[in-house]
Amino acid sequence: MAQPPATRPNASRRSERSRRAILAAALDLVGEVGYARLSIEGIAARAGVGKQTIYRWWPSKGAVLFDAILALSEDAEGRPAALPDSGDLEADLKQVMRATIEELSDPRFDEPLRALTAERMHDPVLAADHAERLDEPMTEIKKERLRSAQRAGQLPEDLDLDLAVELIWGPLLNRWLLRSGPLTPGYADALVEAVLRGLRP
Amino acid sequence: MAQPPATRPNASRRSERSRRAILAAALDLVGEVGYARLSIEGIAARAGVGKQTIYRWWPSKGAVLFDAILALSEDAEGRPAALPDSGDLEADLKQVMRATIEELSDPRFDEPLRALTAERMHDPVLAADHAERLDEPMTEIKKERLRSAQRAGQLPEDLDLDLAVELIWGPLLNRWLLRSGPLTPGYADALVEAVLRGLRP
Amino acid sequence: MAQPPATRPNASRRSERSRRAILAAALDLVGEVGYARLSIEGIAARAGVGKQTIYRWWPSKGAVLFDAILALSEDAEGRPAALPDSGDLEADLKQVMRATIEELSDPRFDEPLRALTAERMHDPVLAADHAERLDEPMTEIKKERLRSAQRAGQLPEDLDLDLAVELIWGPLLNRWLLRSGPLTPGYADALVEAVLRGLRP
Amino acid sequence: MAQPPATRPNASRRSERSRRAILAAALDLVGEVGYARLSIEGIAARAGVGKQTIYRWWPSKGAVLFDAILALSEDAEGRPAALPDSGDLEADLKQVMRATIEELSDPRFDEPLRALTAERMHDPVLAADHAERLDEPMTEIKKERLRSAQRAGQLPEDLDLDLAVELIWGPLLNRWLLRSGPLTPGYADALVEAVLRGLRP
DNA sequence: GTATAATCGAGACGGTACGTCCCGTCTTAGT
DNA sequence: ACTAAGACGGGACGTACCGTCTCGATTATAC
Repeated sequence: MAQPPATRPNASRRSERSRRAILAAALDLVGEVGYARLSIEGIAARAGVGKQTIYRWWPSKGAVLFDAILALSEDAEGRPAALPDSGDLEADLKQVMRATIEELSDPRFDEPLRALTAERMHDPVLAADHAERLDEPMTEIKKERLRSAQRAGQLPEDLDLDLAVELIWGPLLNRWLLRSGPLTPGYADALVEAVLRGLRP
Repeated sequence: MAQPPATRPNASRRSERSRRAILAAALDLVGEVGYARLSIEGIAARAGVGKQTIYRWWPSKGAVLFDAILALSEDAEGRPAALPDSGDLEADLKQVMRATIEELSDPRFDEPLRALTAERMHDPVLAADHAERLDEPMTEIKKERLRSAQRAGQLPEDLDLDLAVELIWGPLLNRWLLRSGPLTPGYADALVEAVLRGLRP
Repeated sequence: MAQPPATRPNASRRSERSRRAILAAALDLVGEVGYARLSIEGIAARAGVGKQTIYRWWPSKGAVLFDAILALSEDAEGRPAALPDSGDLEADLKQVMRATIEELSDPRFDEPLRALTAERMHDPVLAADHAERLDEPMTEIKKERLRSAQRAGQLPEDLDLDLAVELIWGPLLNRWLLRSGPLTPGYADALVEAVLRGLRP
Repeated sequence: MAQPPATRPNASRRSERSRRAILAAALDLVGEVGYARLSIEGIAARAGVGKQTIYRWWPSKGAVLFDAILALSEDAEGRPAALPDSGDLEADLKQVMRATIEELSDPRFDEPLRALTAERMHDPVLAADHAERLDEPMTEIKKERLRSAQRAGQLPEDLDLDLAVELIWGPLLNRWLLRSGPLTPGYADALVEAVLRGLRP
């Protein structure tokens, strides 16, 4: 719940202390017992908070966890506003993909991210929220790097950037979600190479 | 869900009547209330069956639903053992992709498939079962078509077929699962064209 | 409920407006939902008042209701300082009993009085308060009428007046509280006759 | 819930073990924390029983407690089917009243009985249940003793027995419930004497 | 006439209990 | 042997209130 006015009914009297405790408890617990056995009751107890305080500000455990993850990534990094741009698109993408793979292999991210992604598949409201607050900024960052490559003549001017982003990251996400294969640096490289071969002018 | 439902030799005393009623009830209910609020208790009541009869034969509601979907797709089609092979890989793939999109847009398939996919993301046991009984046969069928294209010289001999399958179907699955864009015939065509451009020798 | 509401000298800053609204809301609500589901939260909301304003001046919902009933009976009558005294004790008592029965049948009094009486059965503090502010004045009034009868030679000089009051009003109260029989004018008469037969010299 | 078919939906599969544990826990707890802080949740926990098992068989904590008290008095005595009958009505009644006073002074009975009586004042359903299962048998026993006195010529033939019972026991119950005076053997005697004086032919 | 402090409405907070839904196990009767 | 039925101990749900606790925003004396 980073952006104040969007989701908070009346942020004025809200207890920052409780908010932090809830997000922390949610992350802790999802790591300990998994998403399926994560419960609002449990989060409240761990956070030393009344259940109502959670229900007042979040509609579901999925929403709590989403905010927790968002807060986590905001704390961890300082919002990396852009992908690396060394001039060499292929090298840059490989680097990014390898980093993504590493992140997805970190159990601190894997469990909660996986849970969140499962949740949004069912719940269109949650899905819209995630799309707006997570996917769109990320996609924009990726498209920005591709635009830079277009300017450098490494990609055709008329390329459908949304499609391109999907071509690059879609297979990776799929392999991660469905565990349909190992996530190795070699896979990252092979994927980038194969896709770029098709995209280049 | 233990035995492949086609031949169940030693399930001597098992009531076929109840089995069908359970699978039908599961499909009905998942369509009515969604996967999250689907319950074994509810399935039993709808099927006019004791709860124990479900627990005796399936380990979880996910397993019931999986069998239900398997039975559904078996009834619907007659197991298409191969992808179309007209000699024109691009045309064939476009046709298959368009058909897939149509299937995924059918609410009779959408909800339960989505639920199933979400479930397997958490549960590695379920995931392995799905991989074995659903993904592997499907992937083999797809790879077979690509092999045929290799023989026809439309794809390089040393192509990594598993990667190729992921490149083609991964983005589509992703768009469907995450609702990150509309599933249109045009999208199918653009996807196939872009990927094949990269794969061709 | 601290100060007798008639004279409240030092409640300097207290809002008379809120006090009235609270008592009125309490009476309204107890009539609508009954005592068990009456809540301070509900009274505050109905009265358009902060919860704290209630907690500041009353210790419990029972105390609020007690004041509300007291205020009600003060408004309704002008404090009848004495029972009727026509010289005929039996006739006077019958009249009073019939009036009491009528009052107890009025739903405006029945529910809240019943609630109050139930409450004081548990809570000795409340009970003492009620005894002091409600019962003792009433009992004194009743005993006064009996004393007059003693002076007129209709009752023995050495009669235990407290016991006599209990003998007359006890059965009536019991029948009302426990609903152990219908409250009719005939019952009032029979009761008075039977008791007086035993009390007379 | 002593009488099987009256209150049990389907007594066949009911766990006698749980039933006993629940009634015992209810009595224990009401003694420890009082009726107001007695909770179904608490009873269930103390009895080592699921809450649903209580809700399945009783509609409210008041109903549980009523059964608990009924069971208690059934265990304690062997159903005293009649009041003592020595031929001397006054002596017999004094003895009974003194015994009643003693029982009402026993905290093992006082708290729960008081709570129950308060509860039935609000809840007409509970009230009817109590009237049927507790009051009516008791009243019948009392009336039987009075009928015997009628036969012995100690009471008039045309006496309204229901009224007589109320005259004798009503004041006592009232004094107990409202704590409007001390419950002493002397009070019992005075009460019986005064009432009988009025009832005798 | 202004300052100033008690009181006000509003409502968030940590809690307890509610009554309900299901879980997965179990027992009973019926076929 | 398997079934329909459903009671059982248990966990969590989402809601209602509890009594306490800030928040500004009035008021209504006492300066």
